[in-house]
Amino acid sequence: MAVLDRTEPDEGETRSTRDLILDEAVRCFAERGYEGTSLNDIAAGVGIRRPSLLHHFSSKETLYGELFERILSDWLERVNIAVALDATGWDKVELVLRAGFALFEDNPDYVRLMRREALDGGAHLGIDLASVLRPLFDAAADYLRAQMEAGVLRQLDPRHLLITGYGAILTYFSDAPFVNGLIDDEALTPSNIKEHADSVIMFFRSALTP
Amino acid sequence: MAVLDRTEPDEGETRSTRDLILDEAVRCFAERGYEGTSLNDIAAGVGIRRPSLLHHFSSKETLYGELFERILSDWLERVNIAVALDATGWDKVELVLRAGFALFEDNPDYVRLMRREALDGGAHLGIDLASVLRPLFDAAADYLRAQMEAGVLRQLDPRHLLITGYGAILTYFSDAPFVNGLIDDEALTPSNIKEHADSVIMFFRSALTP
DNA sequence: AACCCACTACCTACTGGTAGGTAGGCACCC
DNA sequence: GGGTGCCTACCTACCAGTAGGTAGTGGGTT
Repeated sequence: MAVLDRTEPDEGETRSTRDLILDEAVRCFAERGYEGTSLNDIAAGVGIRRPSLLHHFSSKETLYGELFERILSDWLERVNIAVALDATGWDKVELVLRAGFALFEDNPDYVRLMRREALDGGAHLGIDLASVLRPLFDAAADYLRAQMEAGVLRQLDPRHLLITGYGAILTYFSDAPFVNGLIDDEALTPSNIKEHADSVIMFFRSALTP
Repeated sequence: MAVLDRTEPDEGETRSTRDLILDEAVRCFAERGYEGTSLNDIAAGVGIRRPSLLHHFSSKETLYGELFERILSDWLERVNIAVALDATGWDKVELVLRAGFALFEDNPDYVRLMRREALDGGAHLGIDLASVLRPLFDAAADYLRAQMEAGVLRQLDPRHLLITGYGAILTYFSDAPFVNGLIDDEALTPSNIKEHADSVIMFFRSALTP
Protein backbone atom coordinates (compact mmCIF):
# COMPACT_ATOMS: atom_id res chain seq x y z
CA MET A 1 0.00 0.00 0.00
CA ALA A 2 2.22 2.76 1.29
CA VAL A 3 5.01 1.32 -0.74
CA LEU A 4 4.98 3.76 -3.59
CA ASP A 5 4.95 6.98 -1.55
CA ARG A 6 7.34 8.42 -3.99
CA THR A 7 5.63 10.56 -6.57
CA GLU A 8 2.12 11.31 -5.39
CA PRO A 9 0.50 11.81 -2.00
CA ASP A 10 -1.45 8.66 -2.85
CA GLU A 11 -4.44 9.27 -0.60
CA GLY A 12 -5.79 5.95 0.53
CA GLU A 13 -9.24 6.17 -0.98
CA THR A 14 -10.70 3.37 -3.06
CA ARG A 15 -8.50 1.48 -5.54
CA SER A 16 -7.22 4.12 -7.93
CA THR A 17 -6.96 3.67 -11.68
CA ARG A 18 -3.22 3.73 -11.24
CA ASP A 19 -3.39 0.75 -8.91
CA LEU A 20 -5.81 -1.04 -11.19
CA ILE A 21 -3.31 -0.63 -13.99
CA LEU A 22 -0.53 -2.05 -11.84
CA ASP A 23 -2.71 -5.01 -10.90
CA GLU A 24 -3.62 -5.78 -14.46
CA ALA A 25 -0.05 -5.30 -15.63
CA VAL A 26 1.20 -7.87 -13.12
CA ARG A 27 -1.31 -10.37 -14.44
CA CYS A 28 -0.42 -9.73 -18.07
CA PHE A 29 3.35 -9.64 -17.67
CA ALA A 30 3.26 -12.80 -15.55
CA GLU A 31 1.06 -14.56 -18.08
CA ARG A 32 2.72 -13.57 -21.34
CA GLY A 33 5.98 -11.84 -20.44
CA TYR A 34 7.24 -8.36 -21.16
CA GLU A 35 7.46 -8.66 -24.93
CA GLY A 36 4.29 -10.70 -25.15
CA THR A 37 2.22 -8.05 -23.43
CA SER A 38 1.12 -4.92 -25.25
CA LEU A 39 0.01 -1.75 -23.56
CA ASN A 40 -3.29 -2.26 -25.33
CA ASP A 41 -3.77 -5.56 -23.50
CA ILE A 42 -3.26 -3.93 -20.14
CA ALA A 43 -5.40 -0.90 -20.94
CA ALA A 44 -8.20 -3.12 -22.20
CA GLY A 45 -8.04 -5.16 -19.00
CA VAL A 46 -8.53 -2.00 -16.97
CA GLY A 47 -11.20 -0.70 -19.30
CA ILE A 48 -9.38 2.35 -20.64
CA ARG A 49 -7.44 3.23 -23.81
CA ARG A 50 -3.71 3.02 -24.19
CA PRO A 51 -3.10 6.78 -24.14
CA SER A 52 -4.96 6.99 -20.85
CA LEU A 53 -2.66 4.36 -19.45
CA LEU A 54 0.32 6.33 -20.68
CA HIS A 55 -1.09 9.29 -18.81
CA HIS A 56 -0.40 7.41 -15.58
CA PHE A 57 2.88 5.78 -16.59
CA SER A 58 5.14 7.56 -18.99
CA SER A 59 6.28 4.40 -20.77
CA LYS A 60 5.97 0.65 -20.79
CA GLU A 61 9.37 0.39 -19.19
CA THR A 62 8.41 2.80 -16.42
CA LEU A 63 5.29 0.80 -15.68
CA TYR A 64 7.24 -2.42 -15.56
CA GLY A 65 9.91 -0.95 -13.35
CA GLU A 66 7.48 0.49 -10.85
CA LEU A 67 5.49 -2.71 -10.70
CA PHE A 68 8.65 -4.62 -10.04
CA GLU A 69 9.73 -2.31 -7.27
CA ARG A 70 6.38 -2.74 -5.61
CA ILE A 71 6.64 -6.49 -5.80
CA LEU A 72 10.18 -6.53 -4.50
CA SER A 73 9.39 -4.48 -1.43
CA ASP A 74 6.38 -6.68 -0.63
CA TRP A 75 8.66 -9.64 -1.05
CA LEU A 76 11.53 -8.36 1.06
CA GLU A 77 9.20 -7.16 3.77
CA ARG A 78 7.60 -10.55 4.19
CA VAL A 79 10.85 -12.45 4.05
CA ASN A 80 12.39 -10.13 6.61
CA ILE A 81 9.50 -10.77 8.96
CA ALA A 82 10.07 -14.49 8.66
CA VAL A 83 13.81 -14.12 9.10
CA ALA A 84 13.37 -11.99 12.20
CA LEU A 85 11.27 -14.63 13.93
CA ASP A 86 12.87 -16.09 17.00
CA ALA A 87 13.99 -19.60 16.20
CA THR A 88 17.20 -21.52 15.69
CA GLY A 89 18.56 -24.54 13.90
CA TRP A 90 16.21 -26.48 11.70
CA ASP A 91 13.11 -24.73 13.09
CA LYS A 92 14.21 -21.48 11.59
CA VAL A 93 14.91 -23.06 8.23
CA GLU A 94 11.42 -24.55 8.26
CA LEU A 95 9.85 -21.23 9.24
CA VAL A 96 11.54 -19.45 6.36
CA LEU A 97 10.64 -22.20 3.93
CA ARG A 98 7.00 -22.06 5.01
CA ALA A 99 6.99 -18.28 4.78
CA GLY A 100 8.30 -18.62 1.26
CA PHE A 101 5.57 -21.03 0.31
CA ALA A 102 2.92 -18.77 1.85
CA LEU A 103 4.27 -15.77 -0.01
CA PHE A 104 4.25 -17.58 -3.32
CA GLU A 105 0.84 -19.07 -2.70
CA ASP A 106 -0.59 -15.60 -2.16
CA ASN A 107 1.08 -14.18 -5.25
CA PRO A 108 1.68 -16.80 -7.87
CA ASP A 109 1.92 -14.08 -10.49
CA TYR A 110 4.90 -12.60 -8.69
CA VAL A 111 6.74 -15.87 -8.98
CA ARG A 112 6.27 -16.18 -12.70
CA LEU A 113 7.29 -12.56 -13.16
CA MET A 114 10.39 -13.09 -11.08
CA ARG A 115 11.27 -16.21 -12.99
CA ARG A 116 10.90 -14.46 -16.31
CA GLU A 117 13.14 -11.70 -15.09
CA ALA A 118 15.71 -14.21 -13.89
CA LEU A 119 15.57 -15.91 -17.29
CA ASP A 120 16.09 -12.67 -19.13
CA GLY A 121 18.85 -11.60 -16.81
CA GLY A 122 17.08 -8.36 -15.94
CA ALA A 123 17.03 -7.08 -19.49
CA HIS A 124 13.86 -5.03 -19.05
CA LEU A 125 14.82 -3.78 -15.65
CA GLY A 126 17.05 -0.95 -14.66
CA ILE A 127 17.98 -2.62 -11.41
CA ASP A 128 19.89 -5.85 -11.02
CA LEU A 129 17.68 -8.40 -9.37
CA ALA A 130 20.51 -10.44 -7.94
CA SER A 131 22.14 -7.44 -6.27
CA VAL A 132 18.91 -6.68 -4.44
CA LEU A 133 18.54 -10.21 -3.17
CA ARG A 134 22.23 -10.60 -2.51
CA PRO A 135 22.25 -9.37 1.11
CA LEU A 136 19.45 -11.77 1.94
CA PHE A 137 21.29 -14.56 0.20
CA ASP A 138 24.52 -13.86 2.04
CA ALA A 139 22.80 -13.60 5.38
CA ALA A 140 21.06 -16.91 4.82
CA ALA A 141 24.32 -18.55 3.78
CA ASP A 142 26.04 -17.21 6.89
CA TYR A 143 23.28 -18.52 9.10
CA LEU A 144 23.41 -21.95 7.55
CA ARG A 145 27.18 -22.08 7.73
CA ALA A 146 27.16 -21.16 11.40
CA GLN A 147 24.53 -23.78 12.21
CA MET A 148 26.47 -26.39 10.28
CA GLU A 149 29.69 -25.61 12.05
CA ALA A 150 27.84 -25.83 15.36
CA GLY A 151 26.75 -29.31 14.34
CA VAL A 152 23.08 -28.38 14.34
CA LEU A 153 22.74 -28.94 10.63
CA ARG A 154 24.54 -31.36 8.41
CA GLN A 155 27.60 -30.03 6.57
CA LEU A 156 26.72 -29.02 3.02
CA ASP A 157 27.77 -26.07 0.90
CA PRO A 158 25.31 -23.40 2.04
CA ARG A 159 25.40 -21.34 -1.13
CA HIS A 160 24.67 -24.22 -3.45
CA LEU A 161 22.10 -25.42 -0.98
CA LEU A 162 20.29 -22.10 -1.12
CA ILE A 163 20.25 -22.09 -4.89
CA THR A 164 18.87 -25.60 -4.85
CA GLY A 165 16.16 -24.59 -2.41
CA TYR A 166 15.33 -21.49 -4.37
CA GLY A 167 14.90 -23.56 -7.51
CA ALA A 168 12.96 -26.31 -5.83
CA ILE A 169 10.40 -23.97 -4.32
CA LEU A 170 10.01 -21.45 -7.09
CA THR A 171 9.64 -24.02 -9.80
CA TYR A 172 6.50 -25.54 -8.41
CA PHE A 173 4.78 -22.19 -8.72
CA SER A 174 6.41 -20.77 -11.82
CA ASP A 175 5.94 -23.93 -13.85
CA ALA A 176 2.49 -24.64 -12.48
CA PRO A 177 0.91 -25.13 -15.93
CA PHE A 178 3.53 -27.77 -16.65
CA VAL A 179 3.19 -29.41 -13.25
CA ASN A 180 -0.57 -29.64 -13.82
CA GLY A 181 0.11 -31.94 -16.72
CA LEU A 182 2.51 -34.08 -14.73
CA ILE A 183 0.33 -34.72 -11.71
CA ASP A 184 -2.99 -34.67 -13.55
CA ASP A 185 -4.35 -32.15 -11.12
CA GLU A 186 -4.40 -28.42 -10.47
CA ALA A 187 -1.01 -27.64 -8.93
CA LEU A 188 -2.02 -24.41 -7.25
CA THR A 189 -4.97 -25.52 -5.15
CA PRO A 190 -4.36 -24.85 -1.45
CA SER A 191 -4.34 -28.54 -0.63
CA ASN A 192 -1.87 -29.43 -3.36
CA ILE A 193 0.38 -26.55 -2.41
CA LYS A 194 0.31 -27.70 1.19
CA GLU A 195 1.09 -31.23 0.14
CA HIS A 196 4.05 -30.10 -1.92
CA ALA A 197 5.28 -27.78 0.81
CA ASP A 198 5.16 -30.60 3.34
CA SER A 199 7.00 -32.82 0.92
CA VAL A 200 9.74 -30.28 0.23
CA ILE A 201 10.15 -29.53 3.90
CA MET A 202 10.33 -33.18 4.79
CA PHE A 203 12.92 -33.57 2.05
CA PHE A 204 15.02 -30.71 3.33
CA ARG A 205 14.76 -31.93 6.88
CA SER A 206 15.92 -35.38 5.88
CA ALA A 207 18.87 -33.84 4.12
CA LEU A 208 19.79 -31.24 6.70
CA THR A 209 19.27 -32.72 10.14
CA PRO A 210 22.16 -34.96 11.10
CA MET B 1 21.05 -35.34 -36.97
CA ALA B 2 18.70 -37.93 -38.35
CA VAL B 3 16.02 -36.69 -36.03
CA LEU B 4 14.10 -34.57 -38.46
CA ASP B 5 13.81 -37.13 -41.23
CA ARG B 6 10.27 -35.97 -41.80
CA THR B 7 9.99 -33.51 -44.63
CA GLU B 8 13.20 -33.59 -46.60
CA PRO B 9 15.73 -36.27 -47.44
CA ASP B 10 18.17 -34.13 -45.45
CA GLU B 11 21.32 -35.38 -47.07
CA GLY B 12 24.04 -35.44 -44.48
CA GLU B 13 26.51 -33.16 -46.21
CA THR B 14 27.93 -30.15 -44.42
CA ARG B 15 25.71 -28.17 -42.06
CA SER B 16 22.78 -27.07 -44.23
CA THR B 17 21.26 -23.62 -44.14
CA ARG B 18 18.21 -25.21 -42.63
CA ASP B 19 20.26 -26.55 -39.74
CA LEU B 20 22.06 -23.26 -39.35
CA ILE B 21 18.68 -21.57 -39.01
CA LEU B 22 17.60 -24.06 -36.37
CA ASP B 23 20.83 -23.52 -34.46
CA GLU B 24 20.50 -19.77 -34.50
CA ALA B 25 16.81 -19.96 -33.63
CA VAL B 26 17.58 -22.01 -30.53
CA ARG B 27 20.05 -19.39 -29.39
CA CYS B 28 17.67 -16.50 -30.02
CA PHE B 29 14.55 -18.08 -28.56
CA ALA B 30 16.48 -19.21 -25.49
CA GLU B 31 17.98 -15.76 -25.04
CA ARG B 32 14.96 -13.55 -25.63
CA GLY B 33 11.94 -15.83 -25.78
CA TYR B 34 9.44 -16.44 -28.54
CA GLU B 35 7.87 -13.00 -28.59
CA GLY B 36 11.18 -11.28 -28.00
CA THR B 37 12.77 -12.86 -31.04
CA SER B 38 12.03 -11.62 -34.54
CA LEU B 39 12.59 -13.59 -37.69
CA ASN B 40 14.90 -10.80 -38.75
CA ASP B 41 17.10 -11.50 -35.73
CA ILE B 42 17.39 -15.15 -36.64
CA ALA B 43 17.94 -14.51 -40.33
CA ALA B 44 20.61 -11.93 -39.58
CA GLY B 45 22.36 -14.40 -37.30
CA VAL B 46 22.51 -16.90 -40.15
CA GLY B 47 23.50 -14.26 -42.65
CA ILE B 48 20.43 -14.31 -44.88
CA ARG B 49 17.23 -12.24 -45.24
CA ARG B 50 13.95 -12.99 -43.58
CA PRO B 51 12.17 -14.18 -46.75
CA SER B 52 14.98 -16.63 -47.35
CA LEU B 53 14.41 -18.00 -43.89
CA LEU B 54 10.71 -18.31 -44.65
CA HIS B 55 11.65 -20.32 -47.70
CA HIS B 56 12.91 -23.02 -45.34
CA PHE B 57 10.25 -22.72 -42.65
CA SER B 58 6.79 -21.65 -43.64
CA SER B 59 6.18 -19.64 -40.47
CA LYS B 60 7.68 -18.62 -37.19
CA GLU B 61 5.46 -21.09 -35.41
CA THR B 62 6.56 -23.92 -37.70
CA LEU B 63 10.19 -23.12 -37.05
CA TYR B 64 9.63 -23.04 -33.32
CA GLY B 65 7.69 -26.26 -33.34
CA GLU B 66 10.26 -28.14 -35.36
CA LEU B 67 13.09 -26.85 -33.23
CA PHE B 68 11.30 -27.98 -30.15
CA GLU B 69 10.67 -31.43 -31.53
CA ARG B 70 14.35 -31.76 -32.33
CA ILE B 71 15.30 -30.75 -28.82
CA LEU B 72 12.81 -33.06 -27.23
CA SER B 73 14.00 -36.11 -29.10
CA ASP B 74 17.62 -35.31 -28.24
CA TRP B 75 16.53 -34.95 -24.67
CA LEU B 76 14.49 -38.13 -24.46
CA GLU B 77 17.15 -40.12 -26.22
CA ARG B 78 19.83 -39.13 -23.74
CA VAL B 79 17.63 -39.60 -20.72
CA ASN B 80 16.58 -43.02 -21.93
CA ILE B 81 20.20 -44.04 -22.28
CA ALA B 82 20.82 -43.04 -18.69
CA VAL B 83 17.69 -44.75 -17.49
CA ALA B 84 18.60 -47.97 -19.28
CA LEU B 85 21.95 -48.19 -17.51
CA ASP B 86 22.30 -51.14 -15.23
CA ALA B 87 22.19 -49.92 -11.67
CA THR B 88 19.87 -49.99 -8.69
CA GLY B 89 19.00 -48.05 -5.58
CA TRP B 90 20.77 -44.79 -5.01
CA ASP B 91 23.39 -45.50 -7.68
CA LYS B 92 20.76 -45.31 -10.37
CA VAL B 93 19.37 -42.07 -9.02
CA GLU B 94 22.84 -40.60 -9.05
CA LEU B 95 23.48 -41.82 -12.58
CA VAL B 96 20.31 -40.18 -13.85
CA LEU B 97 21.02 -36.98 -11.98
CA ARG B 98 24.51 -36.83 -13.43
CA ALA B 99 23.17 -37.57 -16.90
CA GLY B 100 20.74 -34.67 -16.45
CA PHE B 101 23.53 -32.32 -15.45
CA ALA B 102 25.64 -33.44 -18.38
CA LEU B 103 22.74 -32.94 -20.76
CA PHE B 104 22.06 -29.44 -19.48
CA GLU B 105 25.72 -28.53 -19.44
CA ASP B 106 26.02 -29.46 -23.09
CA ASN B 107 22.89 -27.53 -24.05
CA PRO B 108 22.20 -24.67 -21.68
CA ASP B 109 20.03 -23.06 -24.34
CA TYR B 110 17.70 -26.03 -24.30
CA VAL B 111 17.09 -25.54 -20.62
CA ARG B 112 16.13 -21.92 -20.92
CA LEU B 113 13.88 -22.71 -23.85
CA MET B 114 12.22 -25.49 -21.90
CA ARG B 115 11.75 -23.26 -18.93
CA ARG B 116 10.19 -20.55 -21.02
CA GLU B 117 7.82 -23.05 -22.52
CA ALA B 118 6.89 -24.35 -19.08
CA LEU B 119 6.26 -20.77 -17.97
CA ASP B 120 4.02 -20.06 -20.90
CA GLY B 121 2.22 -23.35 -20.51
CA GLY B 122 2.99 -24.40 -24.05
CA ALA B 123 1.22 -21.45 -25.62
CA HIS B 124 3.43 -21.37 -28.71
CA LEU B 125 3.55 -25.10 -29.07
CA GLY B 126 1.05 -27.42 -30.66
CA ILE B 127 2.10 -30.28 -28.44
CA ASP B 128 1.70 -30.46 -24.70
CA LEU B 129 5.10 -30.61 -23.10
CA ALA B 130 3.91 -32.35 -19.97
CA SER B 131 2.21 -35.15 -21.86
CA VAL B 132 5.44 -35.93 -23.68
CA LEU B 133 7.45 -36.09 -20.48
CA ARG B 134 4.69 -37.83 -18.58
CA PRO B 135 5.72 -41.44 -19.29
CA LEU B 136 9.23 -40.67 -18.14
CA PHE B 137 7.89 -38.99 -15.05
CA ASP B 138 5.62 -41.90 -14.19
CA ALA B 139 8.36 -44.46 -14.77
CA ALA B 140 10.72 -42.55 -12.51
CA ALA B 141 8.05 -42.25 -9.83
CA ASP B 142 7.39 -45.99 -10.04
CA TYR B 143 11.06 -46.76 -9.72
CA LEU B 144 11.46 -44.53 -6.70
CA ARG B 145 8.36 -45.91 -5.04
CA ALA B 146 9.54 -49.47 -5.50
CA GLN B 147 12.97 -48.68 -4.09
CA MET B 148 11.42 -46.91 -1.14
CA GLU B 149 9.10 -49.77 -0.36
CA ALA B 150 12.06 -52.11 -0.55
CA GLY B 151 13.74 -49.95 2.06
CA VAL B 152 16.59 -48.99 -0.23
CA LEU B 153 15.59 -45.37 -0.27
CA ARG B 154 13.92 -43.31 2.42
CA GLN B 155 10.14 -42.99 2.22
CA LEU B 156 9.14 -39.71 0.56
CA ASP B 157 6.41 -38.87 -1.93
CA PRO B 158 8.09 -39.79 -5.22
CA ARG B 159 6.07 -37.42 -7.40
CA HIS B 160 6.72 -34.36 -5.30
CA LEU B 161 10.30 -35.46 -4.98
CA LEU B 162 10.70 -35.58 -8.74
CA ILE B 163 9.22 -32.13 -9.18
CA THR B 164 11.58 -30.83 -6.53
CA GLY B 165 14.52 -32.42 -8.26
CA TYR B 166 13.43 -31.13 -11.62
CA GLY B 167 13.22 -27.61 -10.22
CA ALA B 168 16.46 -27.82 -8.33
CA ILE B 169 18.49 -28.92 -11.31
CA LEU B 170 16.87 -26.92 -14.07
CA THR B 171 16.97 -23.67 -12.16
CA TYR B 172 20.72 -23.53 -11.88
CA PHE B 173 20.96 -23.53 -15.65
CA SER B 174 17.86 -21.60 -16.62
CA ASP B 175 18.48 -18.80 -14.15
CA ALA B 176 22.21 -18.73 -14.74
CA PRO B 177 22.35 -14.96 -15.29
CA PHE B 178 20.69 -14.50 -11.93
CA VAL B 179 22.88 -17.07 -10.23
CA ASN B 180 25.94 -15.25 -11.58
CA GLY B 181 24.94 -12.24 -9.52
CA LEU B 182 24.40 -14.31 -6.39
CA ILE B 183 27.68 -16.17 -6.37
CA ASP B 184 29.78 -13.42 -7.93
CA ASP B 185 31.07 -15.84 -10.51
CA GLU B 186 30.16 -17.35 -13.85
CA ALA B 187 27.61 -20.06 -13.05
CA LEU B 188 28.09 -22.06 -16.22
CA THR B 189 31.81 -22.72 -16.17
CA PRO B 190 32.56 -26.44 -16.14
CA SER B 191 34.09 -26.27 -12.68
CA ASN B 192 31.15 -24.39 -11.17
CA ILE B 193 28.68 -26.73 -12.79
CA LYS B 194 30.57 -29.70 -11.40
CA GLU B 195 30.63 -28.11 -7.97
CA HIS B 196 26.91 -27.50 -8.05
CA ALA B 197 26.18 -30.97 -9.38
CA ASP B 198 28.22 -32.52 -6.58
CA SER B 199 26.40 -30.36 -4.07
CA VAL B 200 22.96 -31.27 -5.38
CA ILE B 201 23.82 -34.96 -5.52
CA MET B 202 25.23 -34.90 -2.00
CA PHE B 203 22.07 -33.16 -0.91
CA PHE B 204 19.84 -35.74 -2.54
CA ARG B 205 21.88 -38.57 -1.15
CA SER B 206 21.62 -37.16 2.34
CA ALA B 207 17.86 -36.93 1.94
CA LEU B 208 17.27 -40.22 0.21
CA THR B 209 19.58 -42.79 1.72
CA PRO B 210 18.23 -44.06 5.03
C1' DA C 1 15.19 -26.90 -69.39
C1' DA C 2 14.10 -27.25 -64.53
C1' DC C 3 15.10 -26.61 -59.94
C1' DC C 4 16.89 -24.50 -55.85
C1' DC C 5 17.97 -20.74 -53.16
C1' DA C 6 18.41 -16.36 -51.92
C1' DC C 7 17.16 -11.81 -53.10
C1' DT C 8 14.30 -7.09 -53.40
C1' DA C 9 10.00 -5.04 -52.87
C1' DC C 10 5.91 -5.02 -51.01
C1' DC C 11 1.73 -5.97 -47.97
C1' DT C 12 -1.16 -5.71 -43.69
C1' DA C 13 -1.41 -5.67 -38.76
C1' DC C 14 0.15 -3.97 -34.77
C1' DT C 15 3.69 -1.81 -31.65
C1' DG C 16 4.93 2.07 -28.28
C1' DG C 17 4.29 6.72 -28.13
C1' DT C 18 2.44 11.62 -29.24
C1' DA C 19 -0.82 15.50 -30.42
C1' DG C 20 -4.68 17.70 -29.52
C1' DG C 21 -9.14 17.99 -27.67
C1' DT C 22 -12.99 17.37 -24.19
C1' DA C 23 -15.63 16.60 -19.88
C1' DG C 24 -15.81 17.31 -15.19
C1' DG C 25 -14.11 18.84 -10.57
C1' DC C 26 -12.28 22.26 -7.43
C1' DA C 27 -10.50 26.66 -5.78
C1' DC C 28 -10.54 31.41 -6.15
C1' DC C 29 -12.42 36.07 -6.86
C1' DC C 30 -15.35 39.79 -8.41
C1' DG D 1 -23.72 33.00 -7.63
C1' DG D 2 -21.34 32.77 -11.62
C1' DG D 3 -17.33 33.21 -14.11
C1' DT D 4 -12.45 32.13 -14.75
C1' DG D 5 -8.54 29.29 -14.69
C1' DC D 6 -6.27 25.20 -13.86
C1' DC D 7 -6.25 20.55 -12.93
C1' DT D 8 -6.91 15.36 -13.74
C1' DA D 9 -8.54 11.71 -16.58
C1' DC D 10 -9.92 10.21 -20.43
C1' DC D 11 -10.74 10.24 -25.45
C1' DT D 12 -9.87 9.95 -30.93
C1' DA D 13 -6.57 10.31 -34.47
C1' DC D 14 -2.27 9.83 -35.83
C1' DC D 15 2.97 8.96 -36.09
C1' DA D 16 7.08 6.17 -37.27
C1' DG D 17 8.83 1.77 -36.79
C1' DT D 18 8.63 -3.14 -36.95
C1' DA D 19 6.31 -7.54 -36.97
C1' DG D 20 5.22 -11.80 -39.88
C1' DG D 21 4.27 -13.10 -44.39
C1' DT D 22 3.83 -12.96 -49.80
C1' DA D 23 4.99 -12.18 -54.78
C1' DG D 24 8.00 -12.09 -58.10
C1' DT D 25 13.00 -11.99 -59.93
C1' DG D 26 17.32 -13.83 -61.11
C1' DG D 27 21.57 -16.36 -60.72
C1' DG D 28 23.69 -21.13 -60.17
C1' DT D 29 23.69 -26.12 -60.69
C1' DT D 30 22.58 -30.02 -62.75
